[in-house]
Amino acid sequence: VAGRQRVGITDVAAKAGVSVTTVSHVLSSRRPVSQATRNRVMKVIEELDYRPNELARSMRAQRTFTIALIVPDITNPFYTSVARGLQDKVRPVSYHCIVASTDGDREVERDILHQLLTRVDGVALSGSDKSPEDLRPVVDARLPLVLLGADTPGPGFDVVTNADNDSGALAANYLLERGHRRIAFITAPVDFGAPARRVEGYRSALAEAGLTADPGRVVSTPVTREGGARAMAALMDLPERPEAVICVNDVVAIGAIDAAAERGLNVPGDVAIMGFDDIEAAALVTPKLTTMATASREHGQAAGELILERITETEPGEPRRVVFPARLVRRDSA
Amino acid sequence: VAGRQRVGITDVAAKAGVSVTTVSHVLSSRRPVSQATRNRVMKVIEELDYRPNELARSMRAQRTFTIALIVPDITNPFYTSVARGLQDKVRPVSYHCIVASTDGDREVERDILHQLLTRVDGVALSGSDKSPEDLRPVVDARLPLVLLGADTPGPGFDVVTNADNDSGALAANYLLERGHRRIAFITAPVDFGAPARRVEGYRSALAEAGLTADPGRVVSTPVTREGGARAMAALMDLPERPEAVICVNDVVAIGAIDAAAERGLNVPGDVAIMGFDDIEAAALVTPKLTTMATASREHGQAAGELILERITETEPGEPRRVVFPARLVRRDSA
DNA sequence: TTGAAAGCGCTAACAG
DNA sequence: CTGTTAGCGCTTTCAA
Repeated sequence: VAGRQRVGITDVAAKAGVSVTTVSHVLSSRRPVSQATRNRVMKVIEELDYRPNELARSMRAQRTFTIALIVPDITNPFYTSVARGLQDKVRPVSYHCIVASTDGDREVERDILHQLLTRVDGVALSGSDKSPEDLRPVVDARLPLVLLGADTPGPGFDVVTNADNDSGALAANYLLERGHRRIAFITAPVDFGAPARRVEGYRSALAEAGLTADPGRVVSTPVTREGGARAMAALMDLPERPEAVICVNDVVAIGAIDAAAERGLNVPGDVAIMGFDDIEAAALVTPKLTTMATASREHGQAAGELILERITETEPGEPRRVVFPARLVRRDSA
Repeated sequence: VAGRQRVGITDVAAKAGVSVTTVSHVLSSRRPVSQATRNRVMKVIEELDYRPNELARSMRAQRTFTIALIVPDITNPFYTSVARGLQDKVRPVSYHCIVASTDGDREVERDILHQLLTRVDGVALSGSDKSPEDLRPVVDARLPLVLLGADTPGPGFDVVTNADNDSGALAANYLLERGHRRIAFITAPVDFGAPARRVEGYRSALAEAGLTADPGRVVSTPVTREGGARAMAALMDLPERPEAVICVNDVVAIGAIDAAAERGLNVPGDVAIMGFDDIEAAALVTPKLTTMATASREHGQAAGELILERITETEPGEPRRVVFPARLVRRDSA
């Protein structure tokens, strides 16, 4: 039963003594075929181990049954999880995913986009902020496009994003409810995007509770473990030591825990610490990190759903936006 | 400049007043074209923003410039890293990767394999042990195939794997060098595959050092944090408490650290702990984990290289095997 | 230096 | 119920 030459639909037709049309139709059931013929054809298909060439099919149908997911780095757990969600959504309808990492390089992204444009039915694009110019090729190709993490949809593309603002507020409220009043925030050194929205939410929650956020309690630092530790150290030196600190992400929060431990401060006894994202390590550190989980998998699913809808849509329709609220994962650090 | 209809090579030819043949050749440079004609064609291509349909190309060329990577779970950092390595290797030659997760489900794997067979030029397959039967479809299709993590290559497929045996020995030797004598091993409840080979290496290193491994010092447990903690607790209750313990992977090692901390044991002062894999969390726990890093990215690169070679190969050639030694990552836990 | 035309493997009018 | 045939968009002989 060793490898024969690639068998095509004509081989099957010939051996079964029917036309290729008939073979095609027993496969697709798009028109009736007599039971006898069908059986005969099926048998031959079996014998020849025939499998229709998907490429030819795609070419005919002008559909590739493939979706591109383009991310800065597939090694990043967040994107990985998005990929998983996307795949979960589209596999049941026999769609595949091409995944590509761009390293955040605009050139690479452009290249990949161009190469992929004619091989996919839809594109999920993630990462840094996109200019309309970056998007044009895929919009022009009338390919369904969804941006992950962008804030507003536009003509020719949808958006799935986090309710970062709400998440920041949720985190602050949780801490407020637990009796904390002096709540600090360690953020990233940028004043836009998710970090800014998280801080924004934190600020409004505090305001709503009648507390004015002491500006000295919002510090920014590189989003690394070391950065978190340094910022935390500074915060702990404040005359009025914060009772709780929210960190812009889990890695920073882990650094903050380091700094607390170094000073012999008990977490959460002396100071409560929270993060964002719920990375795998969040449950692995001591104390286990209380954090705002980003629905990364759901992001991917939503993207898949949007793309699938757009594919089957006849009329363009309004740009859409799906937003996920963060979910509090209560563990030990706050 | 809004979206026109899909422009094809015929549109370009018409507008430039040449034949499609000529357009094709200015694109491929596979035969001389007069400078004048070339310029004219290029200009039209520009104007129309023409991009050749890759699908049609693939169909003609019988090459898809796509490679499939099939893994149990793309969410697992190890596979993610493999994916990255694979992509790094094949992108420079304009190949793409289709990534698919199987959840370790044989049925799903079979399905995906079948669906992908006619859409890719090569397959990298990872995960549980494969029977020849599982492999047959792709071998029969004469598609380059490499198995990740399998031990021996066979007819029609190559293999890239870890020198697990050596890694086990390396870990044990490191501990031996640091003066430890009572060295335990927490392994997985299986007696084959990577875990078994790691234990094997550990055994031979001990033997070479003139120590017979006390069988009571090799315990098996579910490969979870909790499993690690339980096994560690048992080990710590031994009359002759081990001075060091090697864990079959980092998650288990983190559990072991938990157990040590719970008993007030200092790591590495009272007991040294090592893991395998060097997952991201390894550097995040306290104390930071000393571990044997698996060259996951290099695995992917090697797989890519093998597949690319096989694709351009005319003669089948011998099955190949590439092995990576693990690398000791010295941190604080041992 | 250039074109005409034959397919790659499949599906779907159109015709019996 | 079944078959003939025209493409999908491209590359590549073969011929001029």
